[in-house]
Amino acid sequence: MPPQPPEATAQDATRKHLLETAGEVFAEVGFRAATVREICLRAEANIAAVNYHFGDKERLYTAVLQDTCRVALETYPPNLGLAAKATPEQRLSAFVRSFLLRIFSEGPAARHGKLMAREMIEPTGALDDLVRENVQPMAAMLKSIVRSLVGPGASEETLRLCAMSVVSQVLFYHHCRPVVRRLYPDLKFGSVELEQLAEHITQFSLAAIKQLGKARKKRGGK
Amino acid sequence: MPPQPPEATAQDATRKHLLETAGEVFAEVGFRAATVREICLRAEANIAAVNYHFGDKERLYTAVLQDTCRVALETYPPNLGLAAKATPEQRLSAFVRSFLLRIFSEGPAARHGKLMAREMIEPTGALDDLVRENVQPMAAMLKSIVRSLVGPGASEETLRLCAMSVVSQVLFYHHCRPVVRRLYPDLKFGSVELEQLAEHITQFSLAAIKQLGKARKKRGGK
Amino acid sequence: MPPQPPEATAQDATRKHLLETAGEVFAEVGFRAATVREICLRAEANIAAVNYHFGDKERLYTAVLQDTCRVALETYPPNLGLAAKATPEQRLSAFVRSFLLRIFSEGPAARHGKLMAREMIEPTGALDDLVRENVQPMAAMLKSIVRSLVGPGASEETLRLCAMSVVSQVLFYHHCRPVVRRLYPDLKFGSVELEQLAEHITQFSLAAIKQLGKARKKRGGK
Amino acid sequence: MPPQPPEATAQDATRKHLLETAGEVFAEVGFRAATVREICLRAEANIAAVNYHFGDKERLYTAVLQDTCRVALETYPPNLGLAAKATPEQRLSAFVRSFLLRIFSEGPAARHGKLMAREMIEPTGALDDLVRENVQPMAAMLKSIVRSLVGPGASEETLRLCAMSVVSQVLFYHHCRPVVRRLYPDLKFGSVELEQLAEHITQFSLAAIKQLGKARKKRGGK
DNA sequence: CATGAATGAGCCTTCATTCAT
DNA sequence: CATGAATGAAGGCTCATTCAT
Repeated sequence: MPPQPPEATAQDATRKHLLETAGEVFAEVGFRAATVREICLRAEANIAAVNYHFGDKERLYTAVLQDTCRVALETYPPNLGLAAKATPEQRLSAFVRSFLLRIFSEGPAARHGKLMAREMIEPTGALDDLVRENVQPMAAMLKSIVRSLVGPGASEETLRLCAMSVVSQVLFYHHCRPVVRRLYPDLKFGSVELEQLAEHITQFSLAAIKQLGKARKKRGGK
Repeated sequence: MPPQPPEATAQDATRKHLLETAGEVFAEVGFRAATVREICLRAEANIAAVNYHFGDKERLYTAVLQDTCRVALETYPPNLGLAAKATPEQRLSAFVRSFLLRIFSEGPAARHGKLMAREMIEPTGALDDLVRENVQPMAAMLKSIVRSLVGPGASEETLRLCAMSVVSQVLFYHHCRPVVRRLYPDLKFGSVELEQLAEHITQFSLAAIKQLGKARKKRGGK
Repeated sequence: MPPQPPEATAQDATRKHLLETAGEVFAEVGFRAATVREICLRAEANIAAVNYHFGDKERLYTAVLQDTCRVALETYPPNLGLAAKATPEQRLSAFVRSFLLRIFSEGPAARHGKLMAREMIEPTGALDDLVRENVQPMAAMLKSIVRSLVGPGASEETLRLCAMSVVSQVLFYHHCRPVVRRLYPDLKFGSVELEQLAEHITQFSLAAIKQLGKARKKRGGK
Repeated sequence: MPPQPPEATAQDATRKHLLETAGEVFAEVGFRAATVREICLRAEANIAAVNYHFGDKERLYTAVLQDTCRVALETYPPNLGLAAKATPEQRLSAFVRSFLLRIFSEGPAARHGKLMAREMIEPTGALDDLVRENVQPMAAMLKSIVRSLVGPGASEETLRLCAMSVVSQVLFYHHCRPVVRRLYPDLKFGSVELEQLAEHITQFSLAAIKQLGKARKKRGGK
C-alpha cells in the first residue's frame, strides 16, 4: 500500500476533477467563451461547484493556470536531466528541446502552452505571478547558457537579445501554427519533426551567438 | 448617366466609418468581447447598422481583417522602397525593419498586428484568404533573400527553416509583449529601440545563415 | 380629438406600463423581493425590457418612486383646494386630511405610501432627492401653519417639534397598521373613519399647540 | 440522576450565540437580505447550525424576535421603576421616556425596535403572539394613564385615539429617522436630546388630553 | 431605405437547504 | 450528534439579432 497522500477527501477529488476539466475548456475556447455550465457539465459536477470550490470563474482560471504550469514544468523540466558538467552547447540543445516538447506535447502539459498563448493576447492578473515565479528563472537559465557561449564580457543587453532570439524561434511554431499550417500543409509536428526542428533552432542559434562572440572580441569589447 | 460613385457617399461613409471603428474595437478587445453596440455607438451609427451593412458581426470582422491588412501593407511595404540592385543583406535588413515597424506602429496599420495575433489563437475563416494572398508572397520574398545569402543549392527545407527563424524573432516581441514587459519593465519600443532591435535581428540572422551556408559547402551539399 | 400629448410613441406606452406594474410589485414585496421577471411578466413585456428602458432594476425603482410621488401629490394636494384666506385651523385640518387620504387611498396614489414606508427601513439613493423636493416643502408648509397657531415669537425648535407631532399621528396609522389591526380587529379605515381620525388628530394637535402658545406667552417668550 | 442542565451547555452556547448573532444581522439588513452563511460565520458556527438548531431560517427569525422583545422589556421596563403612588402625569412621562430610550438605545435592546419596524412592513406569523403578549399590555397601561388624565367618563374610542396619539409621536422619530435626518442634518439623538424630546411629547400630549377632557365636560358628556 | 424598440437565449452568481459521514 | 460538501432553483443582466415603422 503506497503512502497515501494524507486527506485525499472527496472534496479534493471534485476539486481536482474540476481543475482538470476547466483546464481543457479554457485551453479550447479561452476564458471568456468558456462557460461555468460547460465545465461543470463535463466534470459531472453541480453548476454551483465552481463557486463553491473556487469562489468564482476568475479564481478558477487562476488556479488552472498555476496548476497547468506546474504540471508542464514537472513533465518537461528545462534541463531534461542533463549531467551537471554538460557543455553549454548541450545545455542549449536541452533547453530548446524541452521547450519545444513542452509546448507541443499532446497531454495535459500541452494545455499550459495554449493558455499562455491566450494570456499573451489578454493578460490577466495571474500573469504577474507566473512570470515572476516561472518565466523569470527560465530566462535567467537561458541567459547563463548564452553567456557561456558568447564568452565573458558580453553586455546584459546582448545576452538578453540573444536569449530572446532563441526563445522566439521555439515559440513561433506554436504561436503561429495556424499560419504555418496553411503555408506548409504537409508540415507535421511529430516527435521526429520536433527533433529536427530542435536541431535547426539549436544550430542556427549557436552559429549566430558564436559569431557575435567572435565579432565582439575583434572589436575589442562590449 | 455616369457610374454614380459620388452618389452613394452617405452609405459608403457610414460603412467606412463602421469599418474603421470596428477595427479599433476588435483590435482592443477581440472579436467576442467586442459588442455591436459599442462599435455602433463609437461610429455614431444606428445599432442595426452593422447588420444592415455587413449582415452580421462575423462578416463585419472579416471585412475589418481584410481592410486592415491592406492598409498595413500599403503603409509599410516589405521592401521599404529599396533600390532594385540592393544586396541581399540590405534586403534582409529592409524586410526585418519594415516588419517590425509595421507591427509596432501606432496607427491604423498597427491594428492588423493585433488582429492577426488574435487570429493565431482562434483562426476564423478569413485567415485562409489572408495567408494565401498576403503571407504567402511575403514568405516567398523572404525565402528568396535567404537563398541569396545561404548560397545556391540549399534545400527548400533549409530555406524555410531559416526564413521562419527570421520571422519568429520579429513577431516574438509583438506577440509576447506582456511577458517581455514584465521581465524587463524598463524596455521601451520607441523608434530608436526598434532600430536597434532590427539591427540585432538582422545581424543575428545573417551570422547564422552565412554560417550554415559555409557548413553546408564544407560538407559538400545538401 | 383632444390635444394628443406629443410623441405618445409605442416606446412610451411600454415604458409607462412597466413603470405602473413595477410600482405595484415594489409596493407589494419591496425592492429586493421584487423580481424583474415578475414585473415583466405582469407588464406583458420582455424580460429584457427593464434593462432596455431603465438600465437596471435599481434605476427602475428610482423612476417608480419619483412617479408615484408625483401621482400621489397630484391626486391629493396638501391644501385640498383651500381658499386663499382660510384660517390656520382650516389649513391644519386640510393638511391632516389630505395627508391621511393620500396614504390611505386605495388607488395608484397609495403605492407611494407603501414605498416610502419601505424606504424608511432601507433608504436608497432616491430618498435624498425625494426629501429635498417633496418632503421639505411639505414640512415648511406645516411649520408655517403651526407658526400661525402658536403665535409669533415661537422658536424654530418649537415649530419643528409641533410639526412633527402632527405628522407623526398621521403616519402612525399607516406605518403601524399591522399592530393596530391586531390590537383593534374591528377598526376599519373607510372614508368615514378617516374623517373621524382626521378630526381627532386635528383637534388633539390644535389643543396642544394653542396650549403651548398660551404657556409660552405667560412665561413671556422663549 | 439529576436533570442534567449543566450537561447541555455546549449545544446551548452555540444556540444562544446563534440567536444573538442572528439578532444583529436581521436588525442590520432584514430577514431577506440576511444570509444563513453570514449569521453562521459571525457566530463561528457551522453553516448547517441554523437548520440544526432552529429548523430553518424563518424559525430562527421568530426565535430572535421573541428573544429581543424579552430583552428590550427587561432592560427598559415601561414604568421605569416608578413609585406606586405616582401621579398620572409622572406615569405618562415615564411611559414616554422609557419607550423612547428603549427604541433609541444602543445595545441589544435596540435591535427589537429595528426588527419591529421591519415587521410593520412585512408582518410575519410571529407578530400575532408579540402583539397579544407584549403590545396589548402596554396599550392597556397607556390607556389607563390617559383615563386618569382625561377624567372619568371618556369613551373607549377617545382613550384609544389619545393613546395612539402619544405612541405615534414616540415611534415617529425612530421610524422616520431617514427622513428626519435628511430634513434636519444637525439633529442628534443623544441622551440629552432624548430627554428634551420626551419632555416635548409629554407636554404636547398632556396639554391636548387635558384640553379634550375640559371640552368634554363642558359639552356634558361623551 | 434606415432605424431603434423589442426580443429571448444564455451567462455568472447567490443562497437556503440537504445528506452522507 | 454535528458537520460541511454538495445541490439546484432562481435572480439580474448582457447581447446579437429582428422587424415594424
